[in-house]
Amino acid sequence: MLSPIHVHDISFPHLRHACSTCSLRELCLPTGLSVEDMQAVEQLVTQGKPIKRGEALYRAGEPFKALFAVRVGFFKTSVVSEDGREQITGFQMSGDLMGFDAISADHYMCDAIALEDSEVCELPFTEMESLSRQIPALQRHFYKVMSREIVRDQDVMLLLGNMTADERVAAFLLNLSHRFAQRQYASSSFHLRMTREEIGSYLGLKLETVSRTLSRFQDQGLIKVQNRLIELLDLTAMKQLLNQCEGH
Amino acid sequence: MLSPIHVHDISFPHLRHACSTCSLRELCLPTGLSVEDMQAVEQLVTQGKPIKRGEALYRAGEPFKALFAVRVGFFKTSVVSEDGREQITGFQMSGDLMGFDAISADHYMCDAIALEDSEVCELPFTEMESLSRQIPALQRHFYKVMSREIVRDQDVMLLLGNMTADERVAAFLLNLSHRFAQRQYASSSFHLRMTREEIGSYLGLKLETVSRTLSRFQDQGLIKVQNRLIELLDLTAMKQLLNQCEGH
DNA sequence: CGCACTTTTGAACAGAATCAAGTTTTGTGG
DNA sequence: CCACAAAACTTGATTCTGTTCAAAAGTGCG
Repeated sequence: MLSPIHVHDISFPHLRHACSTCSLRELCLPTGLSVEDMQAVEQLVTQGKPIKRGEALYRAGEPFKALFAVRVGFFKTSVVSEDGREQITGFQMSGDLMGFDAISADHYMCDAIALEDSEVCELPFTEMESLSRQIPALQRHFYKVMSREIVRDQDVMLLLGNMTADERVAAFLLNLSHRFAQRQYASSSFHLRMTREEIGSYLGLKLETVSRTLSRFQDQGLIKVQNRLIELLDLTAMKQLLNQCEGH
Repeated sequence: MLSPIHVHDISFPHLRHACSTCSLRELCLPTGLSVEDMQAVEQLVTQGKPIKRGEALYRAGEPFKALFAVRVGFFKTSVVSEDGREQITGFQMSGDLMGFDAISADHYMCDAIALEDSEVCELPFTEMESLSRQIPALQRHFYKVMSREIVRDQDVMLLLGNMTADERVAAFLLNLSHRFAQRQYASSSFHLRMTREEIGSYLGLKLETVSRTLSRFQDQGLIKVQNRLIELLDLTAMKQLLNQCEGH
């Protein structure tokens, strides 16, 4: 399980002050809030709701009440088509916000499932929304985070529409690595929290293809695979594999 | 070229009043604004900027100033990877808003190219943003439109990750049909504004595959293809082809 | 500790890409 | 208005990447 970030907890805005050099801009609540503003935000946020591995934080169709910030743990979000095909639309780790898809139709449009025992903060949307009218920086922050999600989704479209299996898997590993680094976790050696099948669902590949690709990367000396433990041995070669398709 | 919508012009909020039954919720500015609020919005919106076919409304990397609403015409937005592969991320027609991807990094993240002579309204973002703090319905509207884009992007992921060529092309045609219907244009007989290659780029297919699939659909009596003119002959069979993957 | 789930690997297969040629359409300038 | 060149489209043959089917081995959770 991911242990809490030690430098500061990005879901606690009052601690945010302590770390102005933090690279988690996207993830944190906005910087530079006054003490009163931060208190106002904190009063709205429900802390520390635990979600057990395998449980749903929310499911498609449920009424929209709140956004969620992952405090500890790891989630997947997925859309399931009527005939049962699952498309995983993203993996969320500590500091990530979830639930923006629910604003449009006032109910969640995907399932959010914990891939390990996790803990989330609940951000009641209506209240945050009106608070954001009083705190411009907060409003701007939400716009930015949503915009960032749109950009990320478009990057995934590029991946799904144009890339080979090798490129997809390489992009996936590098993206994970980058996000672990942002959170000050080890970025060249980490545990995958998801199955090969879930990786495949996210990347538009079958689990066998994911497995084979990882094995081949290992044969080529790019990585070391030990079950779900991944070690990145040659970052440079890995990045070349991508032809630098959009930096992450 | 698309002629302007005759019932009301969705980009002119002051005309919005005239059509409370409009099905373009997503596209219009919010309903129920007071006359003063609407005037405030109108004062910010730059009307009638013409863009010639083939011209860029904006390009990736340019500084972010405004969102755009398509008044007349047809656009594509696309991401280009370093090695020149183009992924079209969407097609925009009258009433659609563009540019949300630019909020996150303060510059546009994709190219927006006119596929026919078009006309857009410019919505200066910073001004709209502060106005939206005074008009809750406007703020809510922007959140909703961005959320809608996130949902749409996730639907495209499902398409790119899980669907066969046939399903993709069927989904594409049905989606276009639906959007034309929303705009009170003919929905079972319409002109494609984009090339087979552009359709392919959007759907993650090669242009030959798109062409072949359309030809086969025609042989099967599902559609009639005459160059870029498409006639949908059997909506029901078409929808069955999709196994109802998320309604549109 | 055992059973279910996950992963790996092999062999055959299929769907879409690629390569290639020919045709049609479109847009432009004389 | 027509001629011409460029762009777009169709169709066929072949290739290849990733899927499917299958079986065995490994892992971990209860």
